[in-house]
Amino acid sequence: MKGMHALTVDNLVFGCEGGRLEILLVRHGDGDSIGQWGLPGDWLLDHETLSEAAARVLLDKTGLSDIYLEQLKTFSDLGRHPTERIITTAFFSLIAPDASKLVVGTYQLDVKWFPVNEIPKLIFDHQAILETGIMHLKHKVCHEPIGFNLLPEKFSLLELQMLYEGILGVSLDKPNFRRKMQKMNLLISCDEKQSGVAHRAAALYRFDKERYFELKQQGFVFEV
Amino acid sequence: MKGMHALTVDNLVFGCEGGRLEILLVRHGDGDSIGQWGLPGDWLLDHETLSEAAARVLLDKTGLSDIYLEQLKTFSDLGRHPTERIITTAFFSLIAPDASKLVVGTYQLDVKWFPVNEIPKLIFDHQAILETGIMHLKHKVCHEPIGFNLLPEKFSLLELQMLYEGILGVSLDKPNFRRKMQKMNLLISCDEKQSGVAHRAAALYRFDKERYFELKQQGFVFEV
DNA sequence: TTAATAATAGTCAATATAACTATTAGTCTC
DNA sequence: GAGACTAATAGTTATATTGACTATTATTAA
Repeated sequence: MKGMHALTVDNLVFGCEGGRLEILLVRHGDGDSIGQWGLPGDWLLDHETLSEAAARVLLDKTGLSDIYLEQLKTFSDLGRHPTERIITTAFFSLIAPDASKLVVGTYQLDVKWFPVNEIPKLIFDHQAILETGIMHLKHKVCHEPIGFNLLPEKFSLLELQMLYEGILGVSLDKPNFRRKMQKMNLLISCDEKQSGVAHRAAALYRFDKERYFELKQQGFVFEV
Repeated sequence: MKGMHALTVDNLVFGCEGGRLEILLVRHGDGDSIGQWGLPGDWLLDHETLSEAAARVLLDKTGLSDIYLEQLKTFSDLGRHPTERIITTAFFSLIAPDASKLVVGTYQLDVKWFPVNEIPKLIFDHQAILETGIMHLKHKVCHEPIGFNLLPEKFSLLELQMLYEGILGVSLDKPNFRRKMQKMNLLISCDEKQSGVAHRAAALYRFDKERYFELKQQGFVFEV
């Protein structure tokens, strides 16, 4: 039949540790690429959509479930795979440290977080896919409050600021940043303070998702 | 072999006429969908990337060439095609009225522009693809100066404003809009006026692409 | 000559931003 | 317990931007 092609999905799962952006990688335990690191991915099956495949593959390879996966882009360069013509659709997600209970899947040697600037050599064109993902993240993080997905449920304003500084590679003015965030009315105070820190404890906040959707409907746009 | 799927590409080509957003559709001249309207699309071939396929298909079906096509999304719902499991990657582009010399392709009955709110019934899930495209356009047009792609080489500030009003479905204040646009330094005056209008002729401008890339590198972001 | 249409110029208060300084509340060290 | 240290939090100012306007000008059609 006409137009038949080999299709896979690959997942970019971003996390954050101490203000550093991280990406989840797996080490292959079989096939030609045994021992090498790459994005968690696999074949698309006949009976599933790309989104379903991405979720299934992520669970199988890393143990993560119930994660919002957004389709990023489909990669189809002729040379992207060394021996075959394989097309892959990349998915994109941001998760909080809370949610990251990893399980090494069958046929996998390892699953690990890597800071995005300390990445091992990756299989195929996964480096290029990762770079596309980081670009997309940088762009998106300015216009939508997705940064909150990378933070734990409760966070301080400085943690939020450091996250933005880390992703965007800029430094921001502390008083101005807090004022801006607080004026948006998207933060709920937890009436709780940090503990175990060697300085004055910061107030903790939660992100108010409902309020965001409300405001968004009224035409509000989140900015930086 | 594992993971084999039927793959196509479909193109969303947006244009603009008198402030109204339009989309380019073709009427199929063969196959099951003969006589019906749909997006210009076809099979992905073995030796080409998705982008290459999109450009080839667009030329074959509509006669348009040298058009920047951006990948939008890959659609893989199981029921999107009535009889087979076909996955399609949609591409997205904006063209100026200047460039629109249409040629009806072989196997095609017709090629025509339709205002986006007067669309005939479309084959498969092309209506959903179009809606995704329009959403994407609305979002993108606010953050990047892509609106200029829909205008002729030389345009007046009111034409630009009406384009934005049409796409976004809002009305904007004329003096404020012109001031904003002019302050960005992205418009080159053509030192030329409209002709044949039944009122005071407006100054004509061109979009300064080089300047935009310059400013962008310095961290400038285009807004509304 | 006048009405109509749209271009263009200008005003002004309210708000937002950037670049700061100052003060406060806690730990850690000696 | 005093002082150093770290970061939280509060406040200040000049400047730029925005939104909602009014006013004036150029052109053509009736």
